[in-house]
Amino acid sequence: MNDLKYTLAQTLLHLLNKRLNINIKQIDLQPTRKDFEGDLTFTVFPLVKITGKNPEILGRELGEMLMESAPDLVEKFNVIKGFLNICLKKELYLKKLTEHYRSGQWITPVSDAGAIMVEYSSPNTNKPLHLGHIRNCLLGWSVSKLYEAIGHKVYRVQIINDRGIHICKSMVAWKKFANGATPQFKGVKGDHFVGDYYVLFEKEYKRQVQQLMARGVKEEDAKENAPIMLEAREMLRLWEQGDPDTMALWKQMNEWVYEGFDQTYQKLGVSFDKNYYESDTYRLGKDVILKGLHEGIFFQKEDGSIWVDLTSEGLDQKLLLRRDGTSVYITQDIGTAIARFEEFPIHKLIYTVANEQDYHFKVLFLILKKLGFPWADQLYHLSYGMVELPHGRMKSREGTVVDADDLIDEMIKTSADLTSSLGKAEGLSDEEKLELYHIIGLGALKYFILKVDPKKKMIFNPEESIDFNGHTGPFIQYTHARINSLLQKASTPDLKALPKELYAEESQLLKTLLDYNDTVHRAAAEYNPSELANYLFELARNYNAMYQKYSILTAESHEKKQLRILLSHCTKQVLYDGLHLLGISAPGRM
RNA sequence: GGCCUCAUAGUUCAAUGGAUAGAACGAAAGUUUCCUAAACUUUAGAUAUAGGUUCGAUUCCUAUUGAGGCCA
Repeated sequence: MNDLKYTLAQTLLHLLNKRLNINIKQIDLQPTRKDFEGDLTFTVFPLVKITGKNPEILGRELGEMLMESAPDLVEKFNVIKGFLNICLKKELYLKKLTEHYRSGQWITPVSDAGAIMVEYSSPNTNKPLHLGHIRNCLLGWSVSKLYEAIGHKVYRVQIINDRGIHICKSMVAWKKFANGATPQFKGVKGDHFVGDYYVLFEKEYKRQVQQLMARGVKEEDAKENAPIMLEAREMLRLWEQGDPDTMALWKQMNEWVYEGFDQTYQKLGVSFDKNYYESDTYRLGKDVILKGLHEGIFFQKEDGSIWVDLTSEGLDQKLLLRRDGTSVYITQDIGTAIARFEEFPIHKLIYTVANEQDYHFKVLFLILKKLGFPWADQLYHLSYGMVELPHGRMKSREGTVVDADDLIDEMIKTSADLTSSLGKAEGLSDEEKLELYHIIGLGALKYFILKVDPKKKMIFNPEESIDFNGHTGPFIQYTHARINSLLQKASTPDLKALPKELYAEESQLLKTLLDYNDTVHRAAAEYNPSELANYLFELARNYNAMYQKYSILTAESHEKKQLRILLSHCTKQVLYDGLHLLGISAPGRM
């Protein structure tokens, strides 16, 4: 559609310019609504004011002019109210489609494709991953794939928050309560193992606080001085001093966590080119702040703390270095960003982080811009809405956090039950069965998450299982699988024997296929995989409509058969390719 | 308190300022001697409220109500 639409827009612009003396820069062409005849629609209302002409008459004039000056492109037209509906020559569509089919190339790469870094996941090491991380990972992964698809080199990274009071809490609890237990010994996944001690810490902490309060200590003081909290603080102090025993324990616990994370990432099908660790990066940024202070970009308060003033940008003043010279969060983020651009040949950096940090990234980007880094305009916060439960946010204190591993396992189990009860796995080896269940279960989960606009919050109801019918991943996977098995019974299409006339369902499918390139580019440009997800559903539906209504292998004519086989091949290619850009596999049968 | 999001069928999601607001699930009814029924076809059902801008508003602006978030 891309090229044809562009050509038509150019022709129309030229006509308006030369024949009607109207100078506008952009032509607004939209796909014609299904209820009307046509492929593309030009809305003439905006021109009515300029020309003073009746919209219907103007539309007809333009239509006539198009027919006259671009007879190879335009088949016919009609005007309804102020809408000029244009039918393009079907041969052109078919020609485009055959080109794609022959080359297997569906996406035109961008000409100025530089390298990009995408950061996603970025967990803390005191707890296992949850549903929020799943959304984060799937978005980061899919956006990475989208950029690769249009020709960019992409570096995938995560920054792991492996230091601080939270991990010290797990360490203290392990020391006190574990008796030297290990994940292997207990048969628990490493990240869950460490997470369990974090929960134990919180439980004991709460108990101690209540005990103190019962003895008449004020709540504030009790929280401050509960013995186990003091131990955690002491642990953090020892860590910062590099105490050998503390470091050893810290390393050991993080190792356990990473083993667990790796398993989850693998099940989810995401990976990273590089891991950053806050224990390495938390000192970064200080020197840049001091340099900025020197250059008058920042200012120092009387107590010695360093700040940036963003009030002229409509934001606040923001602390950068405390008076004792220690960093705050944003300091290390500044340093890390600089380090990344030095280390990698990237021209763009995308942070996949939930929208609760919108303000943080606004400030971060502004500061880097003030510091004069030329790439500061190429920083993007892929801000996504949080996953909520029907009654609100997931809360660890209330135990409502949806665990990533549990959810994945549940999806696979549901997939297995459903697949075997439908008899779809008959004749497969046990290994093949497991793989198929995994692909379908994760297809359902991933599509469920990616079909939603990232900017919007989404609701997940643990009481209702994620669907496998309707607007779902398995629906698209199924359409692909069915085409695959059909094509095994078909010969390669004879591209010289395509029909001149298309039925509505064939034509609709054809047009949708030609929208693939645009869709992928738009999804990448807008950092929005849901554009692609919804497109693929539409494509699968269009295919099923044709499949249902017309026979393919026993079509009414040789020409129709070739056309439908060609359409089937193309649909299969696009579904397979598009699903992979969402991180979803497409099985050959199901 | 200051700032930032969001509000669409019973539910979960769509709709570059354009035509009669699309889907899916759920509900009701149908399609199998025929390429995989995880499919297809019908029916019922929605733009929070009040203004404004516009030839035209779910979309832009203002206020109200409600939900969420961030900053102390």
